[in-house]
Amino acid sequence: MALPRSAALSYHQGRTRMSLDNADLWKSFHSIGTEMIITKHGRRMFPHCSISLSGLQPLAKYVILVDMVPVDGCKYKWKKEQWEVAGKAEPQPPCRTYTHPDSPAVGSHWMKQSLSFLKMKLTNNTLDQHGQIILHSMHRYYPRFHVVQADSPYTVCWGSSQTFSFPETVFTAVTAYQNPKITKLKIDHNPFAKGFREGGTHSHSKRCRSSKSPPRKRSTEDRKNLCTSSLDLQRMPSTSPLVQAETSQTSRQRSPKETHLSAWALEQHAPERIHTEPLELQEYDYSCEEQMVPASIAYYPYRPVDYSAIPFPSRDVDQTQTRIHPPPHPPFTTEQDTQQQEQHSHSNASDWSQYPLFSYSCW
DNA sequence: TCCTCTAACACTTTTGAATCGC
DNA sequence: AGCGATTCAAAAGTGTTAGAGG
Repeated sequence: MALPRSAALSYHQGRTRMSLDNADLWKSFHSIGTEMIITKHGRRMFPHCSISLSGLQPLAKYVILVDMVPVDGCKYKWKKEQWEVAGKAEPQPPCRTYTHPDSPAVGSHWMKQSLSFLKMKLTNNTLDQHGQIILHSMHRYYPRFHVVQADSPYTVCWGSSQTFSFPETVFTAVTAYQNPKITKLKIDHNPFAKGFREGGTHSHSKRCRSSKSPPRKRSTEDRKNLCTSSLDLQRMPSTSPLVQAETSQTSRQRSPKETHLSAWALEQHAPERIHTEPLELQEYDYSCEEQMVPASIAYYPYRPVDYSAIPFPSRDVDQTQTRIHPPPHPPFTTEQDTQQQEQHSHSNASDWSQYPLFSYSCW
């Protein structure tokens, strides 16, 4: 199968750099144990993802995407003011990506200002029709950013993509905040929460909780359709029989024994590092192979981690449940290493083309 | 009984249409 | 007429918490 022309040309572009703009805020939350509210109708993240890019080709077009990756194969519960493992993770919901609203745009556009993913929403509704990112409550995830050279979201050249993630962005998806420290931190930093800080303490005394009361507001859907280009990866057909074959092969290469090393644990060793991922190491329990995001061919050896330094989950938990596995991505190492890893993170077009790009964004 | 999820609440911020002035 | 600035109402978003449900 002939590679897309742009794929071949862009294979050697390995200079892309990505940084997390609000890293300090993320670290503040991360030090406590970040929690993200997920709701049936979708909830924005706070802190939200904001990144800066450099090293792109100024005139080449790129699509920037985000997806959410499970940190491990565990479900958690909040008990006695700390997180504990509560068993095996639920089967992964349909994998969705969020495309930055400016996509596609030329490299110079992406590099001139930071990119905000403020409007990305998280939901626990597996039947969601709005293309929001579907997560399981009480599971841990981290956002993963993809920089893909493409003229449009529908002509993506996966071969020229790079993937980034940040250890401090690991969070636990919850339907209600568990850790009061997180609540306090969010109220301090999130302007929308001011109403509760100043008047919330007495608000509940006035509330009428009758289910017969009319809805306070019209739904978002009634007003306008913010989200466009919204489809599940799950629904998309593979691009060719060859691609399907490659998909099967890719799935076989992943050992079911492999699970993720907590990104939290990784941070204990190199918390400041940006990195690209050897996606091949990752093993998600997706029910459909086509849902998986592209994997690269790079391999990074397991690196020991001081597990005792991990604040999460509770150390009271049965160690057989909290066993740490080889990392899903390379350890956060030096800048030179990162450069090298970026080179390796390029996969060939056939690796990527099996994953049609359908995402959602709020234009 | 415990745990998780949902929905209503009060308030602030954001958005976009309407209006005004140059 | 066209454009930019301003105003204002409605929508969107926030965390809290009682109650429902498993």
